[in-house]
Amino acid sequence: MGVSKEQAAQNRRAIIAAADKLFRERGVDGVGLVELSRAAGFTPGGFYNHFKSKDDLVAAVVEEAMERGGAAFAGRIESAQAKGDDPLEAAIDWYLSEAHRADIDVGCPLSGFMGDIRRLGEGARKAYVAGLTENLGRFESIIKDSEGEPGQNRAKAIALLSEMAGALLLSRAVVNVDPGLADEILRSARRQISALTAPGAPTTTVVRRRTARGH
Amino acid sequence: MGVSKEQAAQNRRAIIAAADKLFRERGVDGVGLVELSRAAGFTPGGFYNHFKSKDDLVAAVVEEAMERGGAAFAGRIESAQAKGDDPLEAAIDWYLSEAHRADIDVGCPLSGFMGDIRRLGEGARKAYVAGLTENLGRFESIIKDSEGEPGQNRAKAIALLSEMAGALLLSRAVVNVDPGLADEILRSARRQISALTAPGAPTTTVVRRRTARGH
DNA sequence: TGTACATCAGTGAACGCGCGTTCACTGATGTAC
DNA sequence: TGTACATCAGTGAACGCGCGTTCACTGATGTAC
Repeated sequence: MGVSKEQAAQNRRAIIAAADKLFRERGVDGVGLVELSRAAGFTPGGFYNHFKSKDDLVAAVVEEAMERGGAAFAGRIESAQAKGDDPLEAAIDWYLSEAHRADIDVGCPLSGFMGDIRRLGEGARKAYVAGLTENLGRFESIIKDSEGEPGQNRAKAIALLSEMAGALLLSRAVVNVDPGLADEILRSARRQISALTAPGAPTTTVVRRRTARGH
Repeated sequence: MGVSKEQAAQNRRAIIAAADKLFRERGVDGVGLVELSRAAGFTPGGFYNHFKSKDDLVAAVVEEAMERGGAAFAGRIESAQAKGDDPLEAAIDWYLSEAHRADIDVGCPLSGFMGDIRRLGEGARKAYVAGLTENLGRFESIIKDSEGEPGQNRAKAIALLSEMAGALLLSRAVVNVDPGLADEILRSARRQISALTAPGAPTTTVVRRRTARGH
């Protein structure tokens, strides 16, 4: 139709945005390019002016989602610090909230794509790992002031992210069938993490190890 | 072809077994019924003698996987107890092992379907919740002897499962692109859980809460 | 600054293909007598 | 116990459909002169 370069770049972004939302909600295999193009406001033919293939789009979607997710995370850290709040506490509260559970399409892409990424193309998988690595660094930086164990902040960031993402996915997995259980999952994860973040409190003791192996 | 009732029931089980493996590996949308029937050793036409629809098969697959997974869990508990080992410790070691990460098709169905179940049919989602509930009870029973916090074992079971499943999924998500990171994820989760299960150890302090909110 | 034309984003129909599902058929199983 | 026949699991071709991708075309953009 004749379109300026700026307009074309903007249209490309519209396709990625529509794909991000639809892919997270219904899965990459659950969304066709005709529907996707329509959702972005176009007819399907022009798709290949922007992307070499559907797989190429998938990679662009994950890359873009990781960038936006990382920027949002950085923004949340900054605004918590500006208010004098603990950024880690703020991050955990947001991550394990019912609002975040509902906002699959604009939520954290690490959890949003965690279950699917294994089966996506190489470009998407590499973008995911790059995003994970970057955000792990960001996460590590807000749990810096740990005591007792120097150099273990990265391990702590990984474990904490695993727990939060696991609880979020599990809660999303059951929310439709059993909303009460879904809420309980978020609550239980929040509780355990609070115990972790407040050492010395009675809640620290979570499991008693019997080490029966030795006798 | 004329087939005995026993043979027919066995064939039905063969279809479910083939579907379980293929669905976990490639996703429900990634496997067609022709391929699936062939994998089970049949031509595609007979499929509808056993299942009303693909969705009906998916529900049967999740149900069956939950049953087998639950039985396997119960078996692992029993054999650990027979050897005098702590069943919780044994469960955690197995769950966060590289072997379990590789065995997607015979591994824990709670993590195996965790990322997909949201988008599957109602029957599958209900079977998943039923299996989760049952295994949460089983899990709770092996962390019974906790101290200090009566009545919180269920919350602890949920949090622990969230963490293990989250770490396993994340490790599986990246293992192809960055095997070192994938191993580090399992190791970090194991480490944090060890800290949880051995209270009083210096590793208990994972994150220092600054509670800046109050001043 | 004004005209001529190459570029290329977007259109919409078409391609071959594999999907989930249906169908008429086959023939051993297993029941009725 | 032996024969007649209804049942129904499995066959393999076919159905309409939507998939990812290609194509000839359109026409405003934006460059060359």
